[in-house]
Amino acid sequence: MARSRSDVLETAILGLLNESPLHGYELRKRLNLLLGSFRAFSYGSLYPALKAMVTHGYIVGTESPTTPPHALSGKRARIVYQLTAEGKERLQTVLATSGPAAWEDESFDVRFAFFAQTDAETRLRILEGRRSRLTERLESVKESAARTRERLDEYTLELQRHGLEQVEREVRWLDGLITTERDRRRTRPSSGPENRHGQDNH
Amino acid sequence: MARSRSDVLETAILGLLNESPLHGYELRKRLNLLLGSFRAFSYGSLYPALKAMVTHGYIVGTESPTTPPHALSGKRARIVYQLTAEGKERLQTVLATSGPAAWEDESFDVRFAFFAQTDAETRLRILEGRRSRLTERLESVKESAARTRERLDEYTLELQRHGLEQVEREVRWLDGLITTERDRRRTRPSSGPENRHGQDNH
DNA sequence: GTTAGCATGTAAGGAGTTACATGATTTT
DNA sequence: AAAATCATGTAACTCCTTACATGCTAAC
Repeated sequence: MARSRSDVLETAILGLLNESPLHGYELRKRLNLLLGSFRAFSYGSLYPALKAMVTHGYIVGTESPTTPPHALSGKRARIVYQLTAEGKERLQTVLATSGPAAWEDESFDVRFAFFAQTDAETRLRILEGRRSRLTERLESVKESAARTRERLDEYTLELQRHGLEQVEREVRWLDGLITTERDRRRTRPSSGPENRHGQDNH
Repeated sequence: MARSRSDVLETAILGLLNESPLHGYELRKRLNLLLGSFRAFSYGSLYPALKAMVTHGYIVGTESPTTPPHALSGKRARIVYQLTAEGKERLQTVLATSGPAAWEDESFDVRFAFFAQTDAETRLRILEGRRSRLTERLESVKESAARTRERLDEYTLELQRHGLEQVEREVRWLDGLITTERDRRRTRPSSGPENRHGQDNH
């Protein structure tokens, strides 16, 4: 029931390995592309996590004997990981959850990244949960800002204004996605998100 | 030379106490208003930090004997902290630095929040450093995106697109601030930031 | 020939949260 | 009368990074 960063890591590994088997080094690159250079994971987190997941029976590691076709060069043996049946089941369970643990700051991005593997109803619930989480935050910041506006200098105010604007923009982004998901529900039962260019840009 | 979150905490405490003496509980509220509900600090971080700063001689805590005028009610004694001469010196040193440690993700916000207490040249250097840090990140994301665009599903792409847009918007925000700072340098030698409404909104 | 990238791991340590402990006061 | 808020602290624990250890291959 924990919902910290290790869960993010586990989910990301499960999701990526479900797309294709990978070895640790490559996995880390994909991971950090997926999560953004910010909030990247180091090897010191990744390898122990893989180890733990092997113990749990979610994945198995196979020693890949060098690059197969054209090489007799002994490139260091890579350990290619892939999901077990249990791991696939686990992934389905994770992707089916839609509580606060799915839409909080730490986890929302990973969950969104695997929306293609998530069913439509869950997608919608997560997007809506995320949206109300953000508007809730907006409320509380605006409220406490109103109580302390007088004594803040202009730079602090500007920082606050900019922060609010970023969150507001995120809400509008979610609105677009929610609309798209709802539309899709009545028309095409499934496919990716419509490209929403020009809706929050410029 | 460390540049982790504890530095952020120290800087924030120094900056806030320079504005007015405060006790721990109140300090934490201001802190979390300043830094945003996200990246908030808990008491488990704050009180030990205050203790350490007392040891360093940057601050002193005075036991405030209840709310002074109208009360004989024995409200629990609050410990009001204020900067020492050493602490003020320390704050000046911190606010005068403008290396990467000032414009990385973790620290930029705190530094910006105290720009009113920072001299104009340092402000400009930090804003420019931050800007180039972000464009650098933009480059590297775009580059690796170009190398892997084919195999990403639409949701992952949308996430990436949105991430880029957020960073681009941040760069434009910095551009506005930099322009304002430069203008000010030739006209009024000092005051707060001009309000830039309408420049990145809508 | 040396730097950079590929590849896998471990150990130690830092940083911060959660939970606990305690108790008064204000609001509902 | 209960619940929330004020107020200060500590201890244990989790999580993650840094630094280390190892060695191969490709590029400059």
